Amino acid sequence: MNLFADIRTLVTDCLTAMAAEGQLPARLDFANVAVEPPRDAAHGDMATNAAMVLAKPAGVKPRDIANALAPRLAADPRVAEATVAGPGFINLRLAPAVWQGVVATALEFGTDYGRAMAGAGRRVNVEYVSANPTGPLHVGHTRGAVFGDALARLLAFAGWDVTKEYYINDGGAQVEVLARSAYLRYREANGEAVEIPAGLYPGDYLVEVGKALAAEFGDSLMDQPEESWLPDVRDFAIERMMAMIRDDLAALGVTMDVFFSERSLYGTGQIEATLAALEEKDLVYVGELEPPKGKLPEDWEPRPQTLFRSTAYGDDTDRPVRKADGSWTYFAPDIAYHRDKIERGFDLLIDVWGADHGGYVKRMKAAVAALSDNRVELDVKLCQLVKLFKAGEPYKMSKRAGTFVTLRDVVDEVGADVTRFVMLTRKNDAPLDFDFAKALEQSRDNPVWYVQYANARTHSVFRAAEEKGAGVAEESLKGADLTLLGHPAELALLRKIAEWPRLVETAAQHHEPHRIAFYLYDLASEFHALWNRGQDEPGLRIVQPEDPAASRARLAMALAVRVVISAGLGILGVTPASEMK
RNA sequence: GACCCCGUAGCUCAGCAGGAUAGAGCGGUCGCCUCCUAAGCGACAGGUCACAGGUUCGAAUCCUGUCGGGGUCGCCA
Repeated sequence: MNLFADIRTLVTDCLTAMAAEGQLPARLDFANVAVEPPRDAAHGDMATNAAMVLAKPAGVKPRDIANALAPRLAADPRVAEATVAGPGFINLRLAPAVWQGVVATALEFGTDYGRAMAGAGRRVNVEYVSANPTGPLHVGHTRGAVFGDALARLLAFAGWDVTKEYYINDGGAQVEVLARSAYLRYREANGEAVEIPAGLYPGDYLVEVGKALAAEFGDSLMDQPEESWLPDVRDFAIERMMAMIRDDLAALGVTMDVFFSERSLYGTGQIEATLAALEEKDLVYVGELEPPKGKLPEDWEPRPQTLFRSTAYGDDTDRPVRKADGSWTYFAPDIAYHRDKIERGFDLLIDVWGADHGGYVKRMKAAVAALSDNRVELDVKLCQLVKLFKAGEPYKMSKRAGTFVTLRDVVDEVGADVTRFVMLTRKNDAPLDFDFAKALEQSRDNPVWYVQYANARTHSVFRAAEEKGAGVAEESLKGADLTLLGHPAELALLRKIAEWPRLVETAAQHHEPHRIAFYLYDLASEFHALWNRGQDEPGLRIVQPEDPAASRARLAMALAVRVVISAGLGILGVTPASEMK
């Protein structure tokens, strides 16, 4: 399905034949042989570096290899022309039939066109969002949610068996703060005037939790000591918060396969067992840390503590797993959690975190490497900050939380589809400016709109054909005579469509869903460009009432565009539009 | 002080596994928009890829160092 892979196979087959005939040494390693689109389209459709990368190991001049290889490539019916250029590139021009065949492939496979097997059914766990259950998700979480979800969908499309997972940080001190905050709202619901002191969560979202507590417990918790009500209130509030978070995620189109509670690790011995396993490898010990150089924390005093020897796996310093009071640090249960993931048999772990957790990456990787004996890879994707704007002005409104803009605020303002697409118009590790006004703008510089518009046109063109008496059933287009797609502008579009399978593979390999968004914009541009040319050159229009065969071929092409845009938007989790409103 | 991310056109950013003359949108300049397929179209200009070394046939891309911006740095999660 991936034309570039097909042609690369042709290249290596020819090289193998050359070796068999003594033109090249046997046993050459072809790993570095690449077949790629040339940077400059004028050079041809594809280029291979084979002659240059093999020159040294073969002990043959690059041009000599190229001159021998090129005619062999040209002998293949798919190759129209193979020329040697520059230091030893071989530029290939493919027969139009190859590009035309891409349309047939796209129609045959539908939105499965481009689906890859690179994952080969291996199991990957993508952990994302994982916000504390202490309040509504904010904009930063939104980016992580969209990124993680799109990455999960991308990997699934690329042949991985994906589990989407949320780690609930319900084991630390924050959920006790949550409990105290909710308890105050409970007292409020029971008619008491309360003031939320600094250090507790002031957001209005807890008011309804307080009322719910009052409905559940009546006044039985009033004037009781904290020990007696805290566990119940805490559990109640966490459940409420998680229900809210699930709703918020659902509004964004994000659903998880697994919610994993940190608290569920406590009291089961799993944390202890994990540390014991590490201790057996001499990776846990009691020692004293050097104070950090430069800025010395004011209250620093040296003391012995239980440490994980993460330096054995590339970290800068060993990391504590117990606090001064003997309780676990955040790290300890998190190690146990990752061990659980390893034991569930995943081949690859991906964590999506905010950039402010960057300092945590090395120790977690060290832990996963140690626990899996380097068998399981952990890739941590950091998402940078989102800055909000409205028509260029900084935007800090919050309807619900009082102090920060929530996920729900964003989705209410522009919708889930727009939110998702815009969040993916930047690489995850680049800061993102999100402008509410621009996101809804109907113009070329709004990629969401531009891509949706292209997709809408692939629908409207069928309606237009109908009106002109040139209507066809979409299903019948598989029989269209695609050799009629020969105009350079059409071939340019077909080449773009042909890139799709390759793009899916590289985006999945790099764990970078934003590449899908950029590709879709490019594809849309190519389609719009062809469409616009039809304004001036009626002969290029898709619907040709006087020429049913040409109409059919071009409608098939439009359908192929739709197939790819739909598949791409599907990976991003965006609903394709069939018309613009 | 250390570690991580970033530094590409006036602005916002892409750049695929190291490939040939580094791309897009905006902004700028110039044209078109009586025909037609929905909210415009097209062309041009604009770059020491932060800087200096190194590896390589070849570096924006890999390595080292410097500078600049951001993030983080035991008992927060």
